[in-house]
Amino acid sequence: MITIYDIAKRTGYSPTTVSKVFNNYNDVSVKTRGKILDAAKEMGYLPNSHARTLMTKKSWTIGILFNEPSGVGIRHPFFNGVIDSFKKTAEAEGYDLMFISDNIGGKSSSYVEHCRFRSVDGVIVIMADRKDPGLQELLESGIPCFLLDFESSQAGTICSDNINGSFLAVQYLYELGHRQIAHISGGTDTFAGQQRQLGYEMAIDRLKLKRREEYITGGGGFFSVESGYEAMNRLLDLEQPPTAVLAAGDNLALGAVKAIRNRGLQVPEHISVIGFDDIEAAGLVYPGLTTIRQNVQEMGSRAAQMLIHSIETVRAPESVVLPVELVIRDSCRAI
Amino acid sequence: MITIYDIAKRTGYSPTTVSKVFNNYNDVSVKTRGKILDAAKEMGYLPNSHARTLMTKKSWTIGILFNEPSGVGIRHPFFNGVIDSFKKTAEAEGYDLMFISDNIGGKSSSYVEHCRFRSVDGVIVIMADRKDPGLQELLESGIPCFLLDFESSQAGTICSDNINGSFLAVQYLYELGHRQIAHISGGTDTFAGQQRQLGYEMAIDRLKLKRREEYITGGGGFFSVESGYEAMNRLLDLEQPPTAVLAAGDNLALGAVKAIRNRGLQVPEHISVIGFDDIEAAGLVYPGLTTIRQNVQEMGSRAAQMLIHSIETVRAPESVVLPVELVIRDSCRAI
DNA sequence: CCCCTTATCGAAATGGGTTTCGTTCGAGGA
DNA sequence: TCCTCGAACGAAACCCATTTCGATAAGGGG
Repeated sequence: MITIYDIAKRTGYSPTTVSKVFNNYNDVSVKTRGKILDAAKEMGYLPNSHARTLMTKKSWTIGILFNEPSGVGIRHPFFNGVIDSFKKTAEAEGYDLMFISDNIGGKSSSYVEHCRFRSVDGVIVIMADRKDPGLQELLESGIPCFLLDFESSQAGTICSDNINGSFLAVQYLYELGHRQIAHISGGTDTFAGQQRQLGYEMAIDRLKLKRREEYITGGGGFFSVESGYEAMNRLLDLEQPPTAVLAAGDNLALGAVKAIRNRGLQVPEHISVIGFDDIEAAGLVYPGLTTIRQNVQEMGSRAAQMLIHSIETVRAPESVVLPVELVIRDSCRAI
Repeated sequence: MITIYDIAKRTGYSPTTVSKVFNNYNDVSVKTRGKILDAAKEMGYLPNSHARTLMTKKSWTIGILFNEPSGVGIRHPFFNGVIDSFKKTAEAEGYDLMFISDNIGGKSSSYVEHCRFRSVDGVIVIMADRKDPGLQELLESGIPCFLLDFESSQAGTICSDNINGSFLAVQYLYELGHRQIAHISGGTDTFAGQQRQLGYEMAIDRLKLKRREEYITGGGGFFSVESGYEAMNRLLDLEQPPTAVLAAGDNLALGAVKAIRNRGLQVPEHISVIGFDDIEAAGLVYPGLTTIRQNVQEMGSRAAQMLIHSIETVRAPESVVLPVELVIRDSCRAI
């Protein structure tokens, strides 16, 4: 491995001067600078990020933290879209991404320990579980954090306008003539699940529909297809099943569609279903899933910008709410 | 930040001895070891990975390399499943994962440079493009590499038995009575695309079916839904359209189904479609997609094991081919 | 011709750990 | 009692870069 010492020896200058060249110090003459740069290129010099980090305390690394227990991780089509976008923006700003796990060297550890061990400059937290004590510890650690779909006074956050999204959905169903509208919830463990449920409830109230406890079901299994399937079965077992369902996520909605079809019923002929997220599959399935679209790309790149901003300048954390959009396909029909 | 020097001062031992404790040297007495460990725990000591890497030349980091130009990256449901599984195994072995991009600090660089800069111990390459010169350079760099769906003499590889997969699919269609079987190819830029096409051709020959050039189409857009859609349209425009189609990927198959439906035709009533991969959506869509299942989980964990093995021991790179399985759902029908 | 700037450069300390190689000391053998 | 040996520990070099601060020399002003 070529070091600044090798370049120093070759050019006759000191390692100090060589280092200064790469750090754009202005007390190096143009001629010297040129010679050193030439030698560096010729010798194939690359700085050693670890040595640099050791001195500067800056690793140019951002940690990605998934909620491990959920087990969904990087596979969820919404979240990996956000990560993809986040990654592009962060890399353009000079940061690399590293996964943060709950172990170091195979031995269990806290998130904070992992972050300190790797000295990441900041952390983006995806699919946060508000009950996770390790997450709380991280938020209080002083390490710059940014949270997706979460609320916190200690870190910046970004989320879609979940309440309005649910509202748009219910209103749409209402306009189609539906009055018995159920909600398959993502569970109140997650911020998004809770907000979407809240939006649903608010919409029901505002439209002066009858509020029924049994029309809200779900929970368990991080917005999974299976829990959508099970929840829908519960709704279908009701004495008076709903004529329309708002699912808190597209995966839940797809599970619901499957359950409906399993009973020999049709979507949207017998029951209308509307989802949330607009994952790729929503446009592929038959019938196309009407849903509330989150701006995945924007969410990822804004998150990156804001996290990096809070890494590079010490400021109070900012939060953003992104607008959502109703995407009409074929899974809802007028009654 | 607590260092071994702090612990040394506190316990009265030298930094050397403290370091030895953490590295399990056997020339430290049990008593000393206990005292140092106690102090470390009490003071909240964590080793500094960068300082350690600087000395040992080992970062306990594995780079993940996606083919950037394709733009699909982490979003593809097959590949992110593999990564998820890879991640779990690698982390259990003490390695963290970091994305390798084609730039350092925002300035464009080669993959090799990025790997050296971060001194990753090895690289897992996903969705490799055989025409990518940067990849060739990486393979020749001496950095331990492991490739998914690729063939190489310079690095270990893992792939599914693509040829047999296509064969199983064509045979299944044949047994259902189909004789006009087309192939939507993933393109010959990728190893998987090429192998699957080869398997298709071999099956056609072995079953003594008529080989038609116009029945092989596709390419472009890394196994995307759109290219499946376009390819299917081309097949439907033929004078004698096929009665069954083997798509080289589920996304291609889903695009094909969409194109078929767009013409007012039905799957499987008018045309049978079989995919490849068995992504989650395959089981969600209607009709359920019959497909060739790749063992995602196994692929990820085996890849991790084999890469780590080649990092830790100097040996000739190994390669593995994983068996595939026909998953029968509802998108194919007897003619 | 002298003094003070300014431009260039380098010595040395620093960051946090690892590893080689000595040193010390007490125990056991003769 | 002397010698040997192994157990336990530490000094120092090393990994590769950054940064402060001092040194030197050339140039400008009076």
